[in-house]
This record gives sequence, C-alpha cells and structure tokens, in this order.
Amino acid sequence: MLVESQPDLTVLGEADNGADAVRRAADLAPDVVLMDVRMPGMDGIEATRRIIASGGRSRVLVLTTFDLDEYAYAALRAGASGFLVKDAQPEDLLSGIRVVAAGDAVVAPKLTRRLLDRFADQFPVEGETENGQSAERLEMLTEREREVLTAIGRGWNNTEIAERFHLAESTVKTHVGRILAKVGARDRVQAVIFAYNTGLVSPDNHG
Amino acid sequence: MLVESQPDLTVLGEADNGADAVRRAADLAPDVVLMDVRMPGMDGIEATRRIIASGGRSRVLVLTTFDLDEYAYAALRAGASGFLVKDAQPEDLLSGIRVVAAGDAVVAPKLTRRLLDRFADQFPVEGETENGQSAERLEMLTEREREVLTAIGRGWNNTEIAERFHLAESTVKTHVGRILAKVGARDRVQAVIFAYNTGLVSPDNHG
DNA sequence: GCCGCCTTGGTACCCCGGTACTACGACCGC
DNA sequence: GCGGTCGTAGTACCGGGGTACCAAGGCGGC
Repeated sequence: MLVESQPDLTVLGEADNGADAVRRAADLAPDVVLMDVRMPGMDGIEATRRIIASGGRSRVLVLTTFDLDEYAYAALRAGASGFLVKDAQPEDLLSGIRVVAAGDAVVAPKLTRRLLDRFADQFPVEGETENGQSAERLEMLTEREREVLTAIGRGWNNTEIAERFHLAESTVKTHVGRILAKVGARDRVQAVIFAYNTGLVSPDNHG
Repeated sequence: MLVESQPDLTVLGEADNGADAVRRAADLAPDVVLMDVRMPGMDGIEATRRIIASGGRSRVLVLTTFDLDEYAYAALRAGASGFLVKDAQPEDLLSGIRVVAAGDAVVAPKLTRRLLDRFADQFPVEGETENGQSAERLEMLTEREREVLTAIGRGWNNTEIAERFHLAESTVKTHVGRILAKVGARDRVQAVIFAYNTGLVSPDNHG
C-alpha cells in the first residue's frame, strides 16, 4: 500500500515463498525486489542468489531484522543491493527503493555500524599501505613475545610453550597476556589470526 | 554555515590540518568530527586513528571523494563511523551527522555500492577452495561444520557464533567438537591453523 | 645512582571451551 | 517404513586459558 501510494513506484507482484519469488521476478522483471530473508521453503538468500544469477537487471533489496546476522552476509554474497530493517520508517523504505532502483546501494544506519565494524576486521590496513598498523603492533612486541606468539600460531598450548622454552607456565601466561593486549586480540585464537595476517607464521610451515 | 543554521547542531571548532584536528578534538570533545581524508601534513586517516584511539567519545565522519579509495578503507580500519561524499546534498550531510551522533553509522549510497561489492569479494561463495592434501579433510565436514569452522577462523567465540547463526551455544559446541574430531585438531586454535592451511580462511593482506 | 623495560615467576580467581553423554525432528536412500 | 546422517539442543563436569595482582633480578640509558 505504501509503495502503491507513490506516483513513481508500482508493485508488480508479490510472493510468499522463495521459489515463487524467483519465478515472478523472472516473469515481471521488476527494477527492485524487496526480499524478506526468512521465508518458508526456499529462503530469501537462495532466492536472491538465483534472481541475481539469472542475469536480469532486477536488484534485490533485503529486509532483515535488527541485527546483521549470517543470513544478511550471505545475502550480500549473493549480490544484494542493500539492507533495510523491517520496521523502517516509511520514508526510509521508499528512499531505499529509489536509491537501489538508481543503481546505488543502501544500508540502514543501525546495520551500517555493524557492517563497518566487521568490514574493518576483514581489511587490516597493512594490506595495502605497506607499513600499516599490524606491522607496527608486531614491532612493539619484544623478541620473546614474538617467539611466544609464533608458538601460539603453531597451535601450542601454554604447557607446551613452557616446556619447549624452558619456562614456567605462569611466565607463559604473562607473556600471552601482554601479547594479547599489544596486538589487540581477545584470546589466543585472535592472536593466531594476527600472526597469520602479519606473516609471522605462514600456512604449512608449522612443525 | 549549513551546520550552524540547525538548532540542534553547533560547530565547536575547525582545523585545516590533521595535527590541529586531533588537538581540537581532544579539547572540544565534539560528538561528531567531520574529517576530510586529504589534508596537509598529517592526513585525515592518521588524525582519525588518533582521535578514536584517544578514547574520547567523539565519532568521526569522513568526507571522501566520489570513489572509495584505499584512504577510505584505512579510515574505516581506523574506526570511522561513516563516509559521505564532499558534494553531498545539504540534507544528507545533516542527516548523516545526526545519525553518527546517535551512535549509528552512515555511508553515502554511491559509496555503499562499492563497499558492498568489495565486502562480498572478501567472502567467496562456498565451494571454491580447491586445494591439495588437506582438502579431503575439508570435504568430510558438513556444510554447517564448514560454516562454523570459518567462523572460528575469523576469531569468533562460541557465543558470537551462536548469535550470528541464531543457534544455541550448546549447538555450537556440538559442532565445534565434531569439527575438531574430524580435522584432527586438539582445540579451536589448531582448527584455525587448519582453516588457514586448507584455504578455507585466507590471510587477507600482504598477498 | 636511579629509572624504566624485559623477563621471569608466583597466587588467586573466574569463565570459556571442550568433553561426554542423551535426545529429537527432518530428511534421504533403500 | 526404517536406518543413517545432519542439525539442533540440553545437562553436567572439569581443565585450560585469561585476568589481576605482586615481585625480583638483569640490563641499559640518562
């Protein structure tokens, strides 16, 4: 009703499940498909993927819940042109439809926060800037700490590290704690990821 | 002038270079800092990084050019709360400032398109990991298990995995336990290493 | 000499992660 | 229909990991 009330927008069709949505999108070739992530039968992500893959010029705008969960990211991979929350303000919904129709993309502000956070996680600065943040954080580790981090990156637990370095386990814990603080990791798992991303350890050379 | 014309917004100060921006942000503690990416002396990214790192509650909204270049991504990594284009419509600029002030984030539609595309690139569609040796152990994982392993490889703990996949934490633990058994890992740290070695997760930097 | 950093080590405490079960509904192949 | 797998979820338990402290010896710089 909201969409129909707009002179420049028209509802071409509706569907209450994914398979039907794919069929109707193919038949009607709408400029924009408003897709609910959760639907009976084929879910919205798979439907989005197929609509995009079909090669038509329909763009898919996903309606999601308050949080950006894995379904949302899956929809992103599938080629969605944006995300809006289901309880969005009418004007925001209409605005989003027009933006997507124009070929741009839109993300609800509440979701953008999370999107950016996660995006930042995936793109450490050192990737493109040569002397980025992580390299600096690697530099601020002491020699011993780098050794311990390398050991962590090889999958050793604190006991093993203590044994192989002839240290007390409490000492290892002290080092680990400082390493986590310095590189900004929450636990040793994230420390391993850091070690890989900085090149301190590389795939397939752990003995 | 535009900002000052709004009853709920006030310009606390201005700066024409990065170092000055950092100083003034520290002194004035504004809710929102409008940051130009390119500035003489210290650039906007470094200034953004320092303002965020200072621990104040100032949020940084970056004004960038038409395309999201590497500077923009670096700003994102530095903790920026959003991006607007320099020639944005006045109402969009004001709207963006209010959104950021409210704790959310905003990205100009023209930039969102590129952001989403690049984000999607970072998450390859499942099934294209073709790698030698350990790949068969990857094969014996179920679809769900591979998803969970990928999440582990991103550094998420069980609680986060449960949230983002909408599962009970006990279910996540069940999956994790089975993954460890299948790939021959003792704990999630070794599972992360496995994920990197098989290419399920890749270092996203430095080639 | 004194200060700061690195390394080592300790104690106490809490929580998350991993294990060991059990269980049930959905789905698929035979 | 029936057995197998998969995904979901639960309980109970315990050990390792992480945190918050403190402390001492070595070593280099000012």
